[in-house]
Order: sequence, then C-alpha cells, then structure tokens
Amino acid sequence: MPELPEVETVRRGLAKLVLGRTIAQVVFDWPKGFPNSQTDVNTFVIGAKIVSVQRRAKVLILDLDSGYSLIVHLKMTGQLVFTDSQSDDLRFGAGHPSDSLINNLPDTSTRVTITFRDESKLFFNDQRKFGWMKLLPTATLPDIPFFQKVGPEPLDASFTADRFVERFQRRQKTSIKAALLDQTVIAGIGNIYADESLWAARIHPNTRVVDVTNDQLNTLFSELRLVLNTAIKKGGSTNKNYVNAQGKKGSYMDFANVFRREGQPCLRCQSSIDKIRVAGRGTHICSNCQVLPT
DNA sequence: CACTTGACCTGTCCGC
DNA sequence: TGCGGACAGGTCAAGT
Repeated sequence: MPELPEVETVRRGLAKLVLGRTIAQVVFDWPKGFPNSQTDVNTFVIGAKIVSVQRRAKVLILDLDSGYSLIVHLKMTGQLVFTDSQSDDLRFGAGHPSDSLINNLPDTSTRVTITFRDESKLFFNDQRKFGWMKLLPTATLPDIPFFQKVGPEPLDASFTADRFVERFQRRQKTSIKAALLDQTVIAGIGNIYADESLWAARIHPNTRVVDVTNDQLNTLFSELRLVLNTAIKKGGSTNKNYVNAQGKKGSYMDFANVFRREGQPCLRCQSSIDKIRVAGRGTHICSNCQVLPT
C-alpha cells in the first residue's frame, strides 16, 4: 500500500524526527526482514548518527555517519513510526483525536526497535512481514539490483512528458496498468495511484500500451503528477495499515475518485464504479468514462 | 527478451 | 459460532 506519496510522507516525517539523532540500541530478531548480523549492527549502527533521510521509488534510505545506510521497504503493511515523550503528550493531548492515530507504539507486528541516545524510539512494524530493512555500505547502494533497474522518479523536475512516453516503448503488448505498475518503467506507482491516474486520463486499464495514443499518454503524465502531488499534500492514502512517521493516517482516500469506490457514482458521469481484475490486481474503473479502444 | 503467474505473509471478511 | 477460502498488493523468481 505505501506507494510514492506515502513513502515520501514518511521520509519527510523522519527527516524532521530522526535526523541528527544517535542510535543507542537496535533490537531485531527477524532474519528474513533484517538479515544483517548483530556484529554488523554493533559495529556500524550502534553509536552512529543519522545524517540524511532519502527516498528512491518506494524505498527509504537512512544514511549513517558510519558509512553505512539502513534501507527500508515497507511493502504493503510496513510502518516506520517514531515516539518520544513529546509525541506521547501529542497522542493524549487535547485537539488530537485518537482515531487519527492508529499506531506509534510497539505491538505484535514490531520487527525492529531502534532506540536513540535520548531514549526516543523508532519502530519498524510490519503485520504481513513482506517489508524489510537492510544494513549496507552507503557506497554500494547504487549496485543493488533494484536501484540498477528502477525507472525515473515521476516528480523529478527533469522528468518530462516526452521522457514519460519514451519509457513505455519497450512495454507495447502489455496493459497500460501493468506498465504503470512496472517499477522499471516509472518508479513509485502502485495500485491506488495507477487506478486514480488512469481514471483521470480516461484510459481503460486493460488498454494495450500500443493502443494508447500519444495524446492519452501526455494526459496520463500530467494527471499522474497531479494525483501524486495531491496525495503527498494529503499525507498519503490510508487504505488500512498505512501511517506516517508519527503514527497518523493519511487522508487522500477521502479524495479518491475510483479507488475502493466500487458501486458508488463516478464523480464525472454518475455511472456506477466497477471493480475488475487487471494485471492480477483489483482495479477500479468507470466503465462509461474509461472505454477500451475498438 | 517480453510477459504472466505464483510465492511470500497475516488479518479480515464472506458464505456455509 | 466456527471454518474454509478469497482477498488485500509490492516485488522477485520461475514459468510460458
């Protein structure tokens, strides 16, 4: 569920909350989700300071002053949530309804607990255990296969409509939705924003890429950027598990046009939103606005 | 190489 | 109420 806007929201939160903090302790007991050894953690993490918080595609990168980085993929149900005595005050203080905050504490899904020298903590929670955290030398990050293959950032200022169109050249036979979800084509798009941007551009998700016109691709480019930027402003989408670095939900789902709106009226034409299956995923469309080419 | 499908997980929901 | 099965969806491995 965490896609580009959600991961970017977490990144911005962490940049405010953990940048400059020094790590005192790391508790982890989950080799599959954190494969590094206790020795490496002791040597390169304990006593190290977080010097930058970056994002590439849906991956978070916490650079340490030891020359190593913690990289984190939240996959579907991962959370990185920070807590200290101040955020406890925030949690229980007036004007902060508890229902907007679903988790910033350790629970049964907590996989890694990082404690800083000032006793504040960062929890990596992941109910479904698809996510992971890895410790790697910062200099080797560009060699990771995922970073080698992943496509351009859709919100980069240098990313143009022409470049967007060009990225689809080698995915002609597959559906436009499968191509949008392919991280080697464009970085950071997942199921929610694929459906939302295709609705906005009035393209049926099952349209083969070769049958999508250049005009449509240009529209898709601008609508996709609009959708992603709007979602970041709303703090991302909380479908179920997602929360930001302070444990709070995002509100973009309140503004979604098709995602999880099956049976409700299309906000453009009032037709009922349908849920179909495309590229193996639940897909939401307005069958009236989004029509397959004949 | 292009493309599709299944596996990885656990919690939830639906129908019997 | 209990229980089996479908579903949720990001990415990679294995398949066609």
